[in-house]
Parts: sequence; C-alpha cells; structure tokens
Amino acid sequence: MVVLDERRPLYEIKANLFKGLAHPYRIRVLEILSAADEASVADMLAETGLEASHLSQHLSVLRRYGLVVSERRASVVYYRLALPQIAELLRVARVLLGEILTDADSQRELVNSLPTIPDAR
Amino acid sequence: MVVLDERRPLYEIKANLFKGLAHPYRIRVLEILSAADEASVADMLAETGLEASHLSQHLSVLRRYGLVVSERRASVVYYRLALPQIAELLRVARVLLGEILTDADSQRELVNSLPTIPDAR
DNA sequence: TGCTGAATTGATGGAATCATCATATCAATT
DNA sequence: AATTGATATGATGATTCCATCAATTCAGCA
Repeated sequence: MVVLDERRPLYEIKANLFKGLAHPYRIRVLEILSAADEASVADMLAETGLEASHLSQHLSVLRRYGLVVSERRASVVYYRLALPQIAELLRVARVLLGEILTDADSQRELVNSLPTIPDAR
Repeated sequence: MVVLDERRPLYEIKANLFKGLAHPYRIRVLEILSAADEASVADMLAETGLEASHLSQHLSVLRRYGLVVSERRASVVYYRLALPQIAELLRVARVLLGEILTDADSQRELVNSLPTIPDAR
C-alpha cells in the first residue's frame, strides 16, 4: 500500500505524511536518519533503546507511509530517508517549534513582568 | 490539557504537533485559516461541507493541541491560527509535497522513456 | 420567559494505533 | 543441515481516534 500516492486527494496525502510523523519514536528515527544518511536497525536499536520488535513495527509504519526505504546487505538491514525533503521538513518543523516555544517563553515572561492588578479575576 | 508544552520531551512535542495535523479535515481547516486569517464555524461548515458536530470535534482537537484559538462574538464563534508559524509549516509541507510528487512524476516519466530492455526482470 | 440559531458536548460503536510477546524468516557460520 | 544473530511478522489486549446521533449550552430576540 503506497500512501504518498499522487492519485489521492491532496488533503489526504498531506494528512498521511503527518500521520507518518505523528509518533515520538518515529520522529526520533527520522532524525537519526536525517543526521546519519543511513543507519542499520542495530544502530537505531542502540540509539533509541527500543525493543527490537517495537522498533521494527515503527520502521514498518514508516515504510508503509513511504517515508523511508530499506536495503539488506548481508544480514544487516540499512534504512535511509526515502526523500531528502523529509529531513528538510523536519528541520523546518524544528525551527518553527523553536520559535513557538521561545514565543511562549517570552509571552510568559511578559505576563509575569506585568504589575499585579489586585483581584483581577 | 496543553499539548505544546515546553516541559515535555522535544520528540513528544514534535509528534503532538504532527498528530494535530494528521487528519485531512484538520488540514482543510488549517488551510482555510491560513488563507482567511479568521473564519467562523459557519464559514467552515460551508467550505468543508462537514456536519456541524463533526467539524466541532475536529476544532476541539485543534484547540486541544494548541493549533487554533477561538473567540465568541455575539452568537458566532471565530477561529484563528494560534500562531502564524503554523501557516508557514503548512506552506513548507505543501511545497515539499509538490516536489515529492513531481519528483515521483518525473522519475516515472524517466523510467517510461528508457528503452525497453528485452526480458529485463 | 420562552424560542431560535449557532456551536459544543456526551455517548456510542467501530476502526486504527500502540506496546508486548511469541514466532518466523533470512543470511552467515559451524 | 543445525545454530546463531539480525530483523520482521503475527496475535493480542489496551488505548486512542473517528463518525454519527442525541442532548446541551449560550446569546439574541419575540
């Protein structure tokens, strides 16, 4: 089942992309692959500390959504991002989240710096 | 329950952001709000063709994930993106998906334009 | 106050997802 | 061919998510 299939309505394609990204471990995996360009399952097991079959399931989700590709060399399976744009998307998300979080911080600071209004309920 | 809370581990924050985006109708809503800056529930009902309570549930998800904010003026409720960066993220996703899809297209074209190799299995 | 339109909430059933465990495959080695 | 190490698949229960329907809240108006 190919999920990033241009024959589907665009909103669904977009939602499926985000669905593939919608789990902390999968983000973790994709960022490992963004940084390392290629990683074996063993590498990712070591980096994430996940149980083998659990990681494998998430890798299978990522494969199903067309976000990663795998290749077996000898008995080791190597994973790679299916498209370099995925790293770019994660990078943008990271930057935006950074802005959002520091925005939240500065807003909180701003609020805390305001003079206290007695009984302002 | 605030989901974009900087006290949580970063992977979870990121995954929650993507979870909020992980449904076609929510993408639809967010793009309406990206374009229009502000929209009433009635506007969105008209544009999406959803049933009222169904739309409301998705709006509630978006509120829960901190992606939109709402404001009631008289009997009408208006929604807005919680942060302009969300429109930016969608824009980037749209561009990247465009590249991905045309990449897929051009690869398919490339493959189809190759000379046929007899019995190349 | 009671009615109406706008929006939300609650309840429900069904589907999808998550996490764990056991089992299976696959390739290299003995 | 039997064993081992690496990875994947299948089965299960728990949880979350989706869609529909009924019931509720809230503001404005008769």
